[in-house]
Amino acid sequence: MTGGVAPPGYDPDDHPRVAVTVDVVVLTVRDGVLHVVLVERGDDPWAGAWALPGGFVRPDEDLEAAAARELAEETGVDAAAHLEQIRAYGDPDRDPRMRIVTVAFLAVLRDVGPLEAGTDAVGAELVPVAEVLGRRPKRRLAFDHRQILADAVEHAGRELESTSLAAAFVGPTFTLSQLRQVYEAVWETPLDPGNFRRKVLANEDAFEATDERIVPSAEGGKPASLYRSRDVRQLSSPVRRPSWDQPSGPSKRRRS
Amino acid sequence: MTGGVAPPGYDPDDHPRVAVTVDVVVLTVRDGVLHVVLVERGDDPWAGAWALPGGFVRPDEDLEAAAARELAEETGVDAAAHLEQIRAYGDPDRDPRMRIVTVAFLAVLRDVGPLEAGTDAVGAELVPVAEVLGRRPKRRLAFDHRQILADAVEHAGRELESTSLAAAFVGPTFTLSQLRQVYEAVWETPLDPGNFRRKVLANEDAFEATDERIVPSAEGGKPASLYRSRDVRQLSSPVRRPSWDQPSGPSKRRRS
DNA sequence: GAGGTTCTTGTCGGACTGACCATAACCAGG
DNA sequence: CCTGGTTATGGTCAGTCCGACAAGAACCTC
Repeated sequence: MTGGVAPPGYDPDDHPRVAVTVDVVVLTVRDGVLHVVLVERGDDPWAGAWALPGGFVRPDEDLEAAAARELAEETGVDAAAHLEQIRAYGDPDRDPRMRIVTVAFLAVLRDVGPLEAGTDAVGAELVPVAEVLGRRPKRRLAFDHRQILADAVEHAGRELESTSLAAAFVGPTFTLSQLRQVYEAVWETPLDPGNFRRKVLANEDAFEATDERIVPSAEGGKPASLYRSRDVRQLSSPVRRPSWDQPSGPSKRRRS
Repeated sequence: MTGGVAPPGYDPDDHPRVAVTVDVVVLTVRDGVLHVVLVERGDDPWAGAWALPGGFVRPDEDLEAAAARELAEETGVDAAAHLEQIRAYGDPDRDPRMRIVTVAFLAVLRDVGPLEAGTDAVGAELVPVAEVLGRRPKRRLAFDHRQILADAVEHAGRELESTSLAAAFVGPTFTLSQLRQVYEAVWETPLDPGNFRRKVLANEDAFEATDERIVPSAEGGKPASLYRSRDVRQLSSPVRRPSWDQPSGPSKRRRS
């Protein structure tokens, strides 16, 4: 890399025109539904369309820093921590203007108030992911942002299994029901409350019980205990998603 | 991305000087040991040091195509298929010459003959991964290539669990012992032959038995059956790596 | 044929899982 | 206060998966 070995006569200062940008997929769970932060584009290609917040990387700026900066500029959201790279997208035709390679990041937030449309964007909005990724999308995103979003959600889903990422979706303290709603929203599948509790509490090193409880909502119910996530990120005992049956059936192994 | 919304007065044709390169981690298993293809650098930064094959992306070239081309140019290896992106690396200081963002790819090959040092590289060599990643590295790679290699191996290790990637390390037909050696080399842990067989053969849709057998080596042993991998890549029944005990001990769940 | 090696098939007990139930602790309404 | 509804929590139970291990099969060399 990094040039590897440059072909003879190849001057790095006059390399091919390739621009690098970052895009950020900000996910949050509101009312049990997975949402993503989108901005409305003001400029030429795809003007008026919705897109992921993002922008050009500055010369002396780390990719992650660029993602944090662009996110803040366009949406007012501060996710400087918890930014995680997904992958790069570099199809030569993904932007009509010029060759642009973008590096996608994932950020996870707990649900917050209304978004401030940033300086650069016409508007910023919290949109249900299903409106974009559903089989009948209500919104078409600019460029290849639909694919990026899909990859990000998939990435988050996998991380829920082996890390305490779910805690980033909720407040500093949370009930197991709230945590379960996160898993259900991202995985798009209902989970058994009892079994979920069993698996989550199996990692005592990652989650810690407080002695507080919430007050039940108007519908009543037993007050739930509040938990706190400790600094351990890796789960010692993974919370696996249900079999997620492959298209080709259960595929038992040899008959018994 | 992709510009998201460009700041006012920002001309995309005069964006910050950021170059994009690709680097390829080619892994193979030889004699039960994981190897990686390295090239000896001829040019200025890190001249004489070993590095991953790679180079600049051309203006109208897909990232993956660039990776395949650079790999072929520098090592003669053809891995156009099976190239898989790992992630991007963009630390502003990773290359002293200028700002370079690189996208790393993983390629997996079955062990092959000697490498032809390509046109651009001084030399190409197949090196045991342990010589680079071990706690007492015999070789220091250029730039951040050690980190890239580490991430690639980690990535491959995870993929072994849920995909038939292991088949790419071996020939078109293979014995289960050969396949097991791949897992053992990448995971750096021995596996029980019987249990391994049980798990692999659980996915009848991904692996298929032929009616052929190999001739035993000089050490003797019962002739092993040859298997073939079908076109299914995703394993319906994952081959999980042994507990991989977290530093913090077994962490049983609640006492029974 | 003896001894060694690898492949292949089974077995067994423990751990884990999903489905399900029972109880506890709260609500609102009569 | 009592009843029915709701959520939380804990437990059971049978089936499945897994690691450890044993045993036999099929080949080698000496």
